[in-house]
Amino acid sequence: MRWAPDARGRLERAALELFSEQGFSATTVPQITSRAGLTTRTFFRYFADKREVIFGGTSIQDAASTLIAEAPANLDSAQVIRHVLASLAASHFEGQKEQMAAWRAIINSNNELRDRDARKRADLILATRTALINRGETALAATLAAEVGVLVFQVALEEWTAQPGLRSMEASIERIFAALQSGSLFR
Amino acid sequence: MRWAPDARGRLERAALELFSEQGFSATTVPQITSRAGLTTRTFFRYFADKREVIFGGTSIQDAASTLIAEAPANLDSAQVIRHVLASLAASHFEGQKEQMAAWRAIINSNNELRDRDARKRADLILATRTALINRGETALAATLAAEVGVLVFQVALEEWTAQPGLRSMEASIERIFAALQSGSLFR
DNA sequence: CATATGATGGCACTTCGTGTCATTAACGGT
DNA sequence: ACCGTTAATGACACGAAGTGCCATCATATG
Repeated sequence: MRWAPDARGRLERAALELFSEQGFSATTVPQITSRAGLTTRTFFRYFADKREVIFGGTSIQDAASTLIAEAPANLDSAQVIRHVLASLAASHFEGQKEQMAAWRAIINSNNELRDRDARKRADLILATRTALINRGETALAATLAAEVGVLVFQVALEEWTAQPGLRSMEASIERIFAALQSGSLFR
Repeated sequence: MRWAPDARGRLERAALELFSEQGFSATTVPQITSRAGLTTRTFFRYFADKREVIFGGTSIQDAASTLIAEAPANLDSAQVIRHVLASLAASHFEGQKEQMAAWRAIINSNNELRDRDARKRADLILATRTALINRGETALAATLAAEVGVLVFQVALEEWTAQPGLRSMEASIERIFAALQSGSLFR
């Protein structure tokens, strides 16, 4: 068999390795494909650009939209957001703290990746907003709930991966939510 | 005199014109420099990359940091944020609604520009957070105040530029703040 | 065994962005 | 008015990113 299986996975793993060894910008696409046993042209068939190889893995966005759409109809937006954050933390992050920390470290070390990461956050907000509007929320309420939900998730993720002691991400989420409510910003 | 004045301004204007005529990705740097009467090499002396020509103009970030540092010491974070948002709206946006709308339209029409725009938002959050910490806030409170402040500003800017009727941006800011407080998210 | 289909390779090409050195204008001192 | 210094610009080569197009190979299906 000439074609080894899981070409996409091989590319992702090779890229991750090289990025943590020599940094993102010092790594060229030919280096990645060479390690994965493929060619440059094939890389760009799987990933739209060099940055996407870092983000292509799991689409939080789709998961969030689905969770919102399937949430019980009697919950209000705030309850839906809390429910979705807890579900996402459990399904996509729990038990992967080491990997997530390494992943965040690579992203935060390079501005091109921070660019893309920030847009992913914006896209997640937009998708969440749309899903909330589909549940009957007004545009403004949906926008604000989506913004705040993603804000909490982002801050919690950063805290959880940065601090050695923390065990579960859900605890961080609850902590951030509580700090937001008890702060002076909304009174 | 061989060197016409305001090379940077000429490049910015030429780029803006070409971007709205043919779009961002269809415009090449040689096209921009040709219209501005300069060379490609000179373009990259003024702007780190093609995207920066859109953002390089005014640094909201520096203005915000300065405003926070100079705010009266007896204000708490929430009051500082409100004060800064109102000042920024007045000094950098008021009376420029048309330009801002055109600017936002160009950015939102291209993913590379959305990338960079989203990172600028993240950088503004970081700068605001640092300025608040320098005032004596705790890390977590500063993070949340910065996140919420930039959130309000961003949503208000988008609403203000998108809706034809609205006259002052400060009114949008107050509206967003009020909606955030009266929403169910924080109770 | 033949053929259709999908995955991969090869290659030329454009654009972006940088390193390096040459050239030109402006400025200050004498 | 002359000269040397400095800062802005030009010229050119180059590597890396990303795309279009077609060839080639493996696998499934009949």
